[in-house]
Amino acid sequence: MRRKKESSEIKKEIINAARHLFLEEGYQNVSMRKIANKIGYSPTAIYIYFKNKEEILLNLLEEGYNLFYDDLKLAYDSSLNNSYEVRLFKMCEAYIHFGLKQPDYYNIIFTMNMEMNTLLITHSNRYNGFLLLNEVVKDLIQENAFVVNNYELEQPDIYVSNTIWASLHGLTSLLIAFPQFNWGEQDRLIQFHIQTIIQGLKI
Amino acid sequence: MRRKKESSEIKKEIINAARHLFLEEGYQNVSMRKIANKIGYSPTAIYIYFKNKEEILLNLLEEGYNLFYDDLKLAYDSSLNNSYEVRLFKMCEAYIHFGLKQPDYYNIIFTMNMEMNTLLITHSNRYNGFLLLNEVVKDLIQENAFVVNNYELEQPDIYVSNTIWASLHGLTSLLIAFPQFNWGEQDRLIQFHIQTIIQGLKI
DNA sequence: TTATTTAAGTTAACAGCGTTAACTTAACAC
DNA sequence: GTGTTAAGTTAACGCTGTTAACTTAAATAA
Repeated sequence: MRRKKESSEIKKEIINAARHLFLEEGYQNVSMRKIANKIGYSPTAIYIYFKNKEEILLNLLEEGYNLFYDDLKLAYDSSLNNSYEVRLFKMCEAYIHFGLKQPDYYNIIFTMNMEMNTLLITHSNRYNGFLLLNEVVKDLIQENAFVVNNYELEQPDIYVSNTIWASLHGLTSLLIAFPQFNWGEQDRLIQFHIQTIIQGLKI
Repeated sequence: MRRKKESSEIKKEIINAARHLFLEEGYQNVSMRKIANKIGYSPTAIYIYFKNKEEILLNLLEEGYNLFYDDLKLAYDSSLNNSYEVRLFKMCEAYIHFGLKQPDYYNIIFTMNMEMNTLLITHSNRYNGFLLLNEVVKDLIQENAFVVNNYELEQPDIYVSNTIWASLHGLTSLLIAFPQFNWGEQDRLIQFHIQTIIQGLKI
């Protein structure tokens, strides 16, 4: 029995159902049958619209990228009147808070390692939160706020933004994975952490 | 047909087979049937020695902890004649290198989040690499190398060691998960990263 | 209008999974 | 020799992702 809905509409239905289930129960614990049941189709119908289960996840991955970008862009825009350093600080805060607010999206993007993910991070140049971070880093290097010359690096901005990214990812992923751990006061730790990185780059 | 082997010996056989398979193909891609096949038993025989698949992983988790501790202890001991700061640097290096040398063990410990894992990290006080890192941090705070007083924190050592751990974990896990990414020159990045954190804590 | 093609969705099935229950068999104690 | 216990087996349950074969309804062509 063919439905009257458009193909793209059903695709959306599938993604919506999958998002709810994935974010609620985790990717591994959601079966195609569960998704199909939620939208009132047979399990195999999904394969008309998606190659396999991972391709559904890939759509959510892109969604996650956009949400991530939105949060970083907001921090970027709302600090147009501030110094580059304050802007960087606010973007770092936005990064960590995104992870804490959307832990499942965060895990999809940064801790579930799929083959295509690297490509997306590296090459997708629209709506890329990384490039936004990178811009601020370049600004800071250009005005000599970060003294990276001592290291005689060929592309210092790469090392700076990678070290920032790594530090942010470290704290974010650990706060998500081990919430029970003795982190001290979480907000203070986040402030301390970001302050430490930026200070370390300044000298 | 009962075997003449001791119960503990078969347990070891299972763990050995599981380790090889897990580290080669990843936990999710190894089935009980594969493990059983490798040691020449029926799949259900494993359940005599282990409650379930996760309990086998838990044994490897402990193995991983010990290997991790060994590497950090070695860095600690081999820097007895150096300053605390150099010691911290070498231990940070040892941390990251452990992750790169044993990515699967590293993932079992720090990125596969199991419920029991947090408990292990926090409470097991023997052979705990964290406590070793924490000691050096305390030494550095005590000799005022780290100026943490500005922050008016109740337990500054917790914030310092957590920020160090988070930064190290961030770089390590990202290098493992996205080897294709444009990291620059990996060894230089590692040096730069550690230097940045330590410098950031000093001021 | 009728016939044919095409797309959408179904059912049945495959091969695999972790795990349990029921059964067999070998080793040991009395 | 008998009874007991532990070690290991086979069969099976209820899942999983995915494929192949089939149905059915809509769109198109004659």
